[in-house]
Amino acid sequence: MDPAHARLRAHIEATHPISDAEFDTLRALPSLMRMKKGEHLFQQGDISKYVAHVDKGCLRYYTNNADGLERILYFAVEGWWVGDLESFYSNEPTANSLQALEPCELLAFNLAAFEQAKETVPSFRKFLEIKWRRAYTGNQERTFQAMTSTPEERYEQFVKKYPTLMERIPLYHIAAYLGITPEALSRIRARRVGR
Amino acid sequence: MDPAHARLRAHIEATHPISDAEFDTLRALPSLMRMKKGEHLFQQGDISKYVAHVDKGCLRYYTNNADGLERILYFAVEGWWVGDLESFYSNEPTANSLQALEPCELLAFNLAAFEQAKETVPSFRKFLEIKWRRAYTGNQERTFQAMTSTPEERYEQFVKKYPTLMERIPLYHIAAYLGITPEALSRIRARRVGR
DNA sequence: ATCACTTCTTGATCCGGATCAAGGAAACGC
DNA sequence: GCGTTTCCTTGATCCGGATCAAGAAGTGAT
Repeated sequence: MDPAHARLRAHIEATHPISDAEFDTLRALPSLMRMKKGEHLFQQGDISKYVAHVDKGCLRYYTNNADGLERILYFAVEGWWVGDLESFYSNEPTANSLQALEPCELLAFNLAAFEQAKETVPSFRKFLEIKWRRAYTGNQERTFQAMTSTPEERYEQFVKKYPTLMERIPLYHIAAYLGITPEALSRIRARRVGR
Repeated sequence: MDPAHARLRAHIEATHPISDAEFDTLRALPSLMRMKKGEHLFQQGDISKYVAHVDKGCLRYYTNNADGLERILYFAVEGWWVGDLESFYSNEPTANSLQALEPCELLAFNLAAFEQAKETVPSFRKFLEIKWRRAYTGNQERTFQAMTSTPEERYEQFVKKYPTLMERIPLYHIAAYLGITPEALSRIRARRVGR
């Protein structure tokens, strides 16, 4: 079996079991998509045509506000799902952008394939329901964290939660994720060394 | 028809059409639940046993962090859905609390009723999918807003978006929603008067 | 009407992030 | 190797929110 599909299956099974027959139906539906470093799957104003499973690489999902200020909503690495569901289903332009921070390989579903997958593979549908719920809860936690903790605490938690990302992602992107300027992050790190 | 059910139907149809027959199946499933002011539907550590449609009243959905600091994730008024989906489905204790800020009337689904509704009423299932997507997107926007805008801007946007809530909800709850102290909100409002 | 409690405001001080500016370090091109 | 660009750090100043404290205004109970 193609290793990308094998990893997709392992990823699904980590959440919800799927039979051989079901996975055989599923595997034909997404297509392998390669992205170069810096490339966008979609940008502010585009319609997000795909929902994709990240097989290799690392991406950032971000927005700019009216003043051009940029904030990163999440980083996606191996095993994450990416896409703008709202735009994907409504066919309306998205306010968000998705950019590869490294060369990436994705298993990408277009709308027809994704709907077919949900209809013909019940375990996949169930899997997605669980995933969405968790994503929703995770997002709530992030909102809460943004409101309650100091940038320093957020940095500590980020390091603890995603130690490997620290080595893959430039600090100014991490600052944009934490909601502060690169200068502020630099000072936080400097303060920390003493301890 | 009972006016609470009529409003539920109107609310669903605002998003997705539902036939008479389908709504007849649906209407029997939730039960009317009354809450007094200050009462909780669930609290941190409880399991959220219901997902409910707010027919009357106003509630707040909030969390406390380790230091006891409280932040409100959303206010729910007539037409909103409330509940902690993660806890509702996983049967795990929730980290969040849901409290009535006024006497409330809810149409509440327990897990069995909710699953039955989704299985037997396809339009309802479709309706919920759309709702969840919007809720997810709305939550992302809130996270982004929390990270990019100043408390003063957030206050302005809140007033513009929820003008009626300003009259129903004490300011210290609005401060908790905006992520600031009541003192800071008071000063923001004082600054604003001049303009 | 009075008392208690809740809610909101104001004052003073402290602290940390934003901003503007500049310099150092590392990566990458040719 | 050299030079350029990218990335990170450091400095100085400003500003606004947090905190502690006190008081005012509004609300409800008896």
